[in-house]
Amino acid sequence: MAAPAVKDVQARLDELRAELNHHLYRYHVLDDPEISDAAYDRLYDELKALEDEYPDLITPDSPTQRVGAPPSDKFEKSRHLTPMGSLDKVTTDEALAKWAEDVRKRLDSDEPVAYVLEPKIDGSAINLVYEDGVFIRGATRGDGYQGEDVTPNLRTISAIPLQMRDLGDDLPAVLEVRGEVYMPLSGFRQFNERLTSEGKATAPNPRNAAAGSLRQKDSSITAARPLSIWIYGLGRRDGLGTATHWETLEWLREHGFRTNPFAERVDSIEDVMQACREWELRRAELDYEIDGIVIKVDSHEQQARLGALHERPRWARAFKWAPMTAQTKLLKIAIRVGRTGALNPWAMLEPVEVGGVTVSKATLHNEEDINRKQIREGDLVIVQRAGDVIPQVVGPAGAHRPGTKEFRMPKKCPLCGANVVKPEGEAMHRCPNRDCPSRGIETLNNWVMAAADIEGVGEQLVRRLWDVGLVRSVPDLYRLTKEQLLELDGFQEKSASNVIASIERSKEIPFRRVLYGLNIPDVGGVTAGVLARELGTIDRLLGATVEELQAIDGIGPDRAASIAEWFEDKANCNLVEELRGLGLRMEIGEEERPVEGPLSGQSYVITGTLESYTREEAKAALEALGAKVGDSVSKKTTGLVAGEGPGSKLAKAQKAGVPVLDERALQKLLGR
DNA sequence: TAGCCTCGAGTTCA
DNA sequence: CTCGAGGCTA
Repeated sequence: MAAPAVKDVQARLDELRAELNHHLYRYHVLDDPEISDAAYDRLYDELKALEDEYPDLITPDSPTQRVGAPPSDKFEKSRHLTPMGSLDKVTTDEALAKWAEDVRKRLDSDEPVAYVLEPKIDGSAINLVYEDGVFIRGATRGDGYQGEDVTPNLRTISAIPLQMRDLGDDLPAVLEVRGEVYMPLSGFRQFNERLTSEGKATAPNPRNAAAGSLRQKDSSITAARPLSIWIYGLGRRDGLGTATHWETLEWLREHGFRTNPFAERVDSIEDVMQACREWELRRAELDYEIDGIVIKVDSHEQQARLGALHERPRWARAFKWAPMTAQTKLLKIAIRVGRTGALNPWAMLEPVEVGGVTVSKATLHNEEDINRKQIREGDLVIVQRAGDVIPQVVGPAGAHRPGTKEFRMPKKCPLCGANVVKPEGEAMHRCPNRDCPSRGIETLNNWVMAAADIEGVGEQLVRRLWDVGLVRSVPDLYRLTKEQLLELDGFQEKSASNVIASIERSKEIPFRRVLYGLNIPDVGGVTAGVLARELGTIDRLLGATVEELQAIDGIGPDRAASIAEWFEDKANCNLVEELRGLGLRMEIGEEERPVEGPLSGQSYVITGTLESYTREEAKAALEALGAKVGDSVSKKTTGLVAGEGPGSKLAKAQKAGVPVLDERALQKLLGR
């Protein structure tokens, strides 16, 4: 068989390249692929095979030429053709209004002003240079005037076109295209899982992961990272005649660039504010992190009249939310011993603003977790408050400070000096001493804060009463007198009476609360409720065998053994008798029996803030109709009641296909 | 035995 | 809220 004419080969190569570029465009830019990944791969493989056979016909903008540049020792500096300015930021509606006012004054007329809003991607800003439609080089933002030339790495990102789409119009001879390279959250999680399984330190956040990936010396490493890009504008634009930013975005999209689909154009600053509020909600659902919204005056002509101040355009602003991550110094890792004897390490931090609140401490879970995250005393660390409220220490911000060393749990309990144990296969270290003061104090804390929920008595007072020796157990609390309180600093007649009265009132708490407050290992609020319902009285519990206990729904061998063992202990039985003598309830009351109602067998979860109920009221109302109200969403959940500012549960419910009820639907459900 | 689901435990700030 | 682990079920 005769070899095909070179002319035919060239034609097929052109065809394949055009087709592959078309499919990349459908996939990345339009988010609407026409063919399967496998079909794409077949085309790609054909092109690769043909190019292998005719290496002379390989062009640098061929889809196969994304990886292959030899690793380089260092990055060359690359000067941007036009500077990459930075944006002034605003954080409030008032500041937005002030800016709009300034824009209006400078334009010196009543002409309408339109704004374009785009998400501000938290990634790595880059500048791409195209000559006659071909990608020539790309660089990081650097100082705004020159950055590092990372062209080989950028070429590996398939969302960056090596060749602009040719629509038959005249492409500018030189074009600077600007965008933000980022790592999608899904890819970031996988990336970190891989690092963890390889025993390497994880990346603290997607932005660092993206920036680090771009600065790899070996572009084949970058190629393996899940990077993408959103394009948001132009630098040098040689005669490109779009009149507005909005048109420019459209032009970019048509010519093969991935512009963000959520960009929007509005006609007033009030609409801008409204959109910013909406974005705050949408933000959580995106597969990439954004740290704000970029707002630009749409008209190029108006932009030109407004000009810039110190490379910062007067026609654009970055609306930023309070940052959800911050860096601060980890002063010390302190240990707190819990009511079960578990040693809990927590971080004492130099106070820092995160997400609008000042954070000074954060839990660190356990020794293994601390060292896996490479967290060390004395280091600068990254603190985050992501979707949730509770701050976490994510990891070190850069390299360790000299002199820092790996964290080791103390060998002895910091409170009682007993030797600390760590059972095989368990994550937590424990103080085995049952008489360790930590257990007493924390049991009391749990009683006043959770089990009995005594108003006016908190951790501080418990600590004081413990320290002066007045209260060393729950029964002691009920023997406390007003006279004793009055002897303490800061207690007046009135406050002392209030405290005593509310302690007295707490004797009325239901049986299951008493059970919960006894601090039986593996028995929390729910299991205590189950025990109360199934057995009814403390005496039946005292006499129950492991077999009887295990027969109860929700109680398996571990919990049954734990309960039986607890009631075998003489000291525990004495505690029960003492409490009984003091008048606490030792049997189930009428109100604790399960309710039968129209919602029996259904389960609901509540998230966010409701307008006409507190969470507690909504819970009580649902339970009064026989429904169960839990706090985690699963496939079995009947419905999620979502108020304002829903948390991560909303996403989970949507993923699990659980119906979401708004407040109106809840009202209807409750028949109100 | 795996894979859900649910529970327990410890947790932050204003 | 999140993690880890106990309990239940397919």
